[in-house]
Amino acid sequence: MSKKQYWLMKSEPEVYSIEHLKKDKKTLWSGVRNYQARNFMKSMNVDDEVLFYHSSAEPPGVAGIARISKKAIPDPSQFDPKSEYYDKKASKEKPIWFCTEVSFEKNFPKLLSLHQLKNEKSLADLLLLKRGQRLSVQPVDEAHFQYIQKLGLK
DNA sequence: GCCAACGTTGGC
DNA sequence: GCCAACGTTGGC
Repeated sequence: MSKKQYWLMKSEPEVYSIEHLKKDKKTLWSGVRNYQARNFMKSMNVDDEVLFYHSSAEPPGVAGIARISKKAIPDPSQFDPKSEYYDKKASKEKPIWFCTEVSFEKNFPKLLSLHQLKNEKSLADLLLLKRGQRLSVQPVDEAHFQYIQKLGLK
């Protein structure tokens, strides 16, 4: 049994918001086409917890909490020529891209904005606020996760 | 294997 | 819409 891990996953609410996830209850996190993000997804375990982040939003920020409900499987969209995520270098025998299943846990009563996060001294070394702002899937320290969750549920 | 050119993400 | 940051591609 591996230790529980914490993550932050970004989605553009125009495309897929936490409200969509709430309605769907769970979703396959397909379409990630960045090797670092993929590697993080491959190391996720069931019950890992996720900060659901709204990017390119007004304002951007953490919208709620989700949970990993299925370990990474080959991302079906890489095999679909009609998909915008189609990758002709991938095959069923040698898939390149992977995705986990993510389930809705809760939304924050009010979006915890990026601006608010930046104002928190104890979050100064949160990956989101430093390098890799562009990384769509990233690890979060347990302490940071708990702190952000507490802020979000206020 | 280097690195310039190019593409993408995402905050502002 | 701009542009900084950074990932990827491809010529050499």
